[in-house]
Amino acid sequence: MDTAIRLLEETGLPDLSMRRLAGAIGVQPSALYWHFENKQSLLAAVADRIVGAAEAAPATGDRDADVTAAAIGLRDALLSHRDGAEVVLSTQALGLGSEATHRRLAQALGGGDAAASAATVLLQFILGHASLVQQRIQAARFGAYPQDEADVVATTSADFSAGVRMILAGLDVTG
Amino acid sequence: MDTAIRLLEETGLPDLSMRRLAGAIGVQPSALYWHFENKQSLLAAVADRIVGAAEAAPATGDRDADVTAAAIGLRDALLSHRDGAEVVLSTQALGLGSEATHRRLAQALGGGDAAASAATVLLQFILGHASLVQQRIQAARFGAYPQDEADVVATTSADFSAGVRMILAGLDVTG
DNA sequence: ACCTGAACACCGTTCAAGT
DNA sequence: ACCTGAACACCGTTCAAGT
Repeated sequence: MDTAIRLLEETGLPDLSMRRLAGAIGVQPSALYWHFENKQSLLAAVADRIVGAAEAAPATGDRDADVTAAAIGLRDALLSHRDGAEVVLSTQALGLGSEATHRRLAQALGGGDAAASAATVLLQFILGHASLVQQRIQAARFGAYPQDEADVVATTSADFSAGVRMILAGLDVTG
Repeated sequence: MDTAIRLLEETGLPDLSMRRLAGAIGVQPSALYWHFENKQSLLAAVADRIVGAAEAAPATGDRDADVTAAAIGLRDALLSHRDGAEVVLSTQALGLGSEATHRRLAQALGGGDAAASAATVLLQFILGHASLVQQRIQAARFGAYPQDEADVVATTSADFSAGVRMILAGLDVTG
């Protein structure tokens, strides 16, 4: 499991194969199938580790501040592991992995049905955003995108804050 | 190219291999590399076809109505091809494929810098949303998610409208 | 200009058999 | 309970050679 995260960091998701992981552990590929039903459930475990790093923020009572902190925490967690957003997005989409992330956002949003629905919107924006940023960083890294990594992060941070602010403002108007 | 779309429809993205596509055309796999540099650029061409199906909506002058129509048109285009959202998301992220989609959204939003930035947010939400919905539909199709396809679409349509409304409302407050 | 044939270096998953 | 060994049915990409 720690080896899986390390391998993700070193080689990226496309190269995180069952064979390679087995090799890094020093075991036969087939041995992994004793511990995980298939590759997908192994990745779900990896996804839980990644979002687990987003600490539960101390609630300040200021809703906008709490939501913004939670959103930034999640974005940072996703971006701090290579291909983290993609791993979490596909896990989330398949209904695998824990629901702690959605719960945390819904709570910061104040709880209740409207908050749960807003949390879904926010989560989808964050995952879509982070996936795009991350693949773009990857492309930049081997020269396939005409910006360096720092520029990509700088440019997109503004987009991210704008997105979070819009969703919060919209919640007040429509909710 | 049409064969690639047909294959995507029939077998899905994971099974859309260069070998399988070549077989369906009746040609050797290596022949494809005369027409496309690699699999990624082939997929970029597929992505352009998918979003190309989202017709330019007739501008009514009502900004919210135009944006909503454009957003729904894009969502429908993504969802109407199997794995369409994933194909377009990764193409977009790599800076491959055309920028017509972003342009269309920015225009519906009124043009200018603020509109371009809002279009980015909206596009990321739509792609994140559609990816999630689509993978969930796929999961439902082979019983790995406890809802049927119709329920998934119904449930998430409400989330989608809510997201678009929030972003529009937010734009008025922050822009 | 466009395609074949053959090769290179890989995949995920299954399953009998071993300890 | 946990792992090996061997197999099955695949991948993307390259490149000399053919027409």
